[in-house]
Amino acid sequence: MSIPTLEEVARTARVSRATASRVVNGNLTVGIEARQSVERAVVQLGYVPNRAARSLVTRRIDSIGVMIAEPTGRIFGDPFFAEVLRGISAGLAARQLQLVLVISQSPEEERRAARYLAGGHVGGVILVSLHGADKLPEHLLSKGIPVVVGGEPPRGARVSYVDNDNHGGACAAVKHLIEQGRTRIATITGPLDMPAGVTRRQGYHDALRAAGRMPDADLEESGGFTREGGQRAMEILLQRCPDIDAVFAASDLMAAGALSALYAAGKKVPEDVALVGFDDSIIALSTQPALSSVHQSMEVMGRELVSVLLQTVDSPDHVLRRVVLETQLIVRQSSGGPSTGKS
Amino acid sequence: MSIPTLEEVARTARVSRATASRVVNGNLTVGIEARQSVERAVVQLGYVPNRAARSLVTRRIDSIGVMIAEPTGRIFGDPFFAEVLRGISAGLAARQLQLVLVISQSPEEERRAARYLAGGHVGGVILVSLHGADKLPEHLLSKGIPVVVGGEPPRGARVSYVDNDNHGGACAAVKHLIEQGRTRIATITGPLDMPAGVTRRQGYHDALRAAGRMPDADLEESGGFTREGGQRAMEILLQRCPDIDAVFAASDLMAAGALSALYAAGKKVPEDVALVGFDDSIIALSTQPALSSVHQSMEVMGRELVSVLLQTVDSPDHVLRRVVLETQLIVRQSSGGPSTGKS
DNA sequence: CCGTCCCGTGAGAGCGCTCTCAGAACGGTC
DNA sequence: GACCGTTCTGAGAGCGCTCTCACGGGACGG
Repeated sequence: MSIPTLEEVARTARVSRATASRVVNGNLTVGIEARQSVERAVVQLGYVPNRAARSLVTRRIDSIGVMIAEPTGRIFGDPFFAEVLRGISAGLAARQLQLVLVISQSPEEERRAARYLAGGHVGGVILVSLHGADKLPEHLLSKGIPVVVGGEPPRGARVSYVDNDNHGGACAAVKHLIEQGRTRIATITGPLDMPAGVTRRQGYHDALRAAGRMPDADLEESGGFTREGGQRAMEILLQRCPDIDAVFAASDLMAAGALSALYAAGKKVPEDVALVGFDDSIIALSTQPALSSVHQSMEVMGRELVSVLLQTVDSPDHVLRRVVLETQLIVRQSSGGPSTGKS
Repeated sequence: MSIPTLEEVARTARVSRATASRVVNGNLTVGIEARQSVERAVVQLGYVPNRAARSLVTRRIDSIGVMIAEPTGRIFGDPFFAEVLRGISAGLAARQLQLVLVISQSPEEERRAARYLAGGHVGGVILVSLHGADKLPEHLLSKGIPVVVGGEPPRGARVSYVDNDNHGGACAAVKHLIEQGRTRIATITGPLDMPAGVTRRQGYHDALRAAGRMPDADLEESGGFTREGGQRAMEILLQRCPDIDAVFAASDLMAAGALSALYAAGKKVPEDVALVGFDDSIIALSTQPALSSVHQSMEVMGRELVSVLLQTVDSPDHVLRRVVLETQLIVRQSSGGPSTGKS
């Protein structure tokens, strides 16, 4: 009355273990009679294949590692991750793969995680939220483990990735502010050691230039992708240029912080200052007024990550794959959109 | 030049496979000389034990399933999960266990996930966010798989769990509102088919009674734990009792929704209406004014879940374990606390 | 009617590891 | 010197599965 094995299934079905195995694995070269007999036995005994035994002999690993590195412990609050995770989960589930989640909250843990992932315990790795010059992807790749990165990897890293169109999204946001007639458009950037931070800032620049304006360093301040950072950055910007009439924040979290600072400074949003965020996370709807934001479907990114990773697994050629996902500007009250709700 | 096996380590170290295995597993009965020789070989070859082979023979499974059921697809946005997950991850990592994440977004997926978890592929299961009369825990338990639930399980379910002190937190929130001199205190409840919803409501009742007031059904409305629901509930409450001067919302998300409704109705927070939320999630800081809220450390809950699960794994006696985690009321502007920031 | 081919099946090896059991080596005791 | 206990080590079985290979038998062509 313990866990049934293939052997027992075979015995019950009066066939050999090999035939039972064929049926279980959907091999077509089995006679109809034997097949049905095995199928009956499987149901009767409640047989479930032992994955350890299977992967021992096939040398295939049916689990994918998902690593989220957040050395500072602050980023995870971002609903961002939850959504990516959901997309990844859906993508893997559809292919009967297991999702092994690894969260590293310190360099120490990151090292341990890296050792684990490199140890061949997973069939592939999805890396979310790389920062700086992280060389983990190269390391894994050199061990022959397929890797795909969510978000743009550090410059020069030869690794497949899926990213949102940060540049396009930022452009759209700034273009929108310009079209609203705003003339002093500031930006609160993300950390400039993160590609997403750099690229969104670049989009801000390019949109300004496209409109025949020159970027002004005084109108830029980093908010480190945190709420507090956003608030501080807004205070600094306001002090430096009290006549700012629009702000593009590179994340909703920072925009929320900026909103507090604007409020404290007695500025009305959107009347005095128009504000646009990025991510269109739940936060965008929690603020008052609701935040205009650049929407990106993190769930789609998750699915895409899985799809790209599995392509890499299947074709061991060292092709680099890049996927850029569209973003979409959602205009709400904070930049002059209509009020929501039944007000 | 493929992946090194124990066999090769043994050969390199000029010992038997058995001895090599003993060293790798920290068995003490190995001579100093043999031990060092093996250790050198391990480093030299970069040997990593094959987990499939190991768990095949030990019949032990070093991975723990974490299931998040959110059939409606809406709850996951709650930063809540991210934090629990982080705590679970930390707890498991400390014990060298793998975290296999399963997210089910539909009844269909939930069934599949249940089959997987019941299939003996994981050494134990942590269930987060049970709803209604979910009988998954019983099902798993009957298959001999240890289970622990995050949050209070449905009444009558015989399963170990870790929960926040929802009752105490709600009491504290309402007591605080009473102490602020508020007299018409309404509540926006969670879904009443979720224990957390019921218990928080009960805390609201009990705190009122403790102050010698009678609960009034007109002052209660369900917000379904969503933002929109909170907004709608607030509108209904306001219509029913325009003289409400305080609201206890059973989640921050609903509180944020309520805030919009209050704002739309021209009510000032906290002057006209004091508002307290629950969860103290990132949302509590994103609103204007910042939300008073009942703080609960979801990360601690995650760690505690792991700890309780492993106790259950180690002692197969069918002891039910319950852990209730303290909550703490954080007073901010929305209920009359001091303004934040350097304003 | 015999050889050939092919389809369905079974026997058996072996994946990498742990663990039991027995044996070797050594020192001490009577 | 025979015996015992102790400590360390090695041989080997076997975990549950997949997969190769060989074989039996029916179909078919010559």
